[in-house]
Amino acid sequence: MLRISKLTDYAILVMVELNDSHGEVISAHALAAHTEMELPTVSKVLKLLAKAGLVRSFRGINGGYSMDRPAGSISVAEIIAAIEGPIAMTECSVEVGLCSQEEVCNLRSNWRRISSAVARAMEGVSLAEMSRPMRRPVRQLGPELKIATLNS
Amino acid sequence: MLRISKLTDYAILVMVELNDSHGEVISAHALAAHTEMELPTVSKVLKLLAKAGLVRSFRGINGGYSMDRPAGSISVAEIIAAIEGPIAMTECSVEVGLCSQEEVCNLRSNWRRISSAVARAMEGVSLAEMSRPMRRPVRQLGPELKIATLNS
DNA sequence: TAAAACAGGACTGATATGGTACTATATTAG
DNA sequence: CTAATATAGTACCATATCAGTCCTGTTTTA
Repeated sequence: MLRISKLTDYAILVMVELNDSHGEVISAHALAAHTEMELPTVSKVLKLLAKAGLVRSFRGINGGYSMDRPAGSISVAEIIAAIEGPIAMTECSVEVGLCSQEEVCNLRSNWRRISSAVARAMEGVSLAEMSRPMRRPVRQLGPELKIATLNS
Repeated sequence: MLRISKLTDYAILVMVELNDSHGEVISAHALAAHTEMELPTVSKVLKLLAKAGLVRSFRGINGGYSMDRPAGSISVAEIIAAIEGPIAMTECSVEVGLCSQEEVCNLRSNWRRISSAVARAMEGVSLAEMSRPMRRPVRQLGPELKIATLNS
């Protein structure tokens, strides 16, 4: 199904929630309550997000997390990458030497292209856009989406 | 990492191999030999591809598989879908009622959009393009790739 | 100094995946 | 007509990955 992991899904939820209170510091505890998820799970996600620099963490009493970048400048791709690592469809798209078939298989460059096309698709959607529900009926993606032809 | 499954990767390899002998019927055994993969694995993949209508199967002595559509008309997206099912990033992108958080979460429509953008990215690459190695150095995907803005 | 909150890592159970095997059915050569 | 060959369908198991939890240590402040 080519899906993101649940943890990544949670991460988006948490970021959306965090974004609702602009710049405020919120504890993992409070975030867990708001999102109706378990504290340990929320904590795990927040640690990963903090490590990736998507949220700022504050220790001690009254500590917690806050966003220090505007939601419009954070893409869905970044959040996914923070939790799952680089967006790549195959091992060989990440770096050379990971796949044993590399000598025989000449698909590597093609996969890299597809991966980066997919990454681009998700870089085009910001957290700000995820934050508000879509009010109007979904309009089909139009011909704006094109992929450069391979081998060109 | 947002990756496709190994089985899907195999499927592409097998399709590329099958495409090399235009229209000829090749047994799973022969395909396994050419791709240096195990017969049971190749068989499994071929069965899925046959069920999806991407290859034609022939039983009995001299049986095997053949492509009956030109490689240019088969997209990577189709092959992925044949093995993994619909291309969707989250449960809720597939259909209503799969996710317990559906009432609380208003991300569904956004996820559907992202999923279809990703799908489109892969629909744009044909098996024919995957079949030949890229000879010239990879040119970066240019600004041809755009995504319609959400909420628009 | 004690309480609150994050950091980091380890551990476990569940789930999904990859890979294999077995039985049934179809086809055709002889 | 029969035997050989090849796919169809299904079931199975081992393993890897993931989700979720917990524990210990560190930082901060009331």
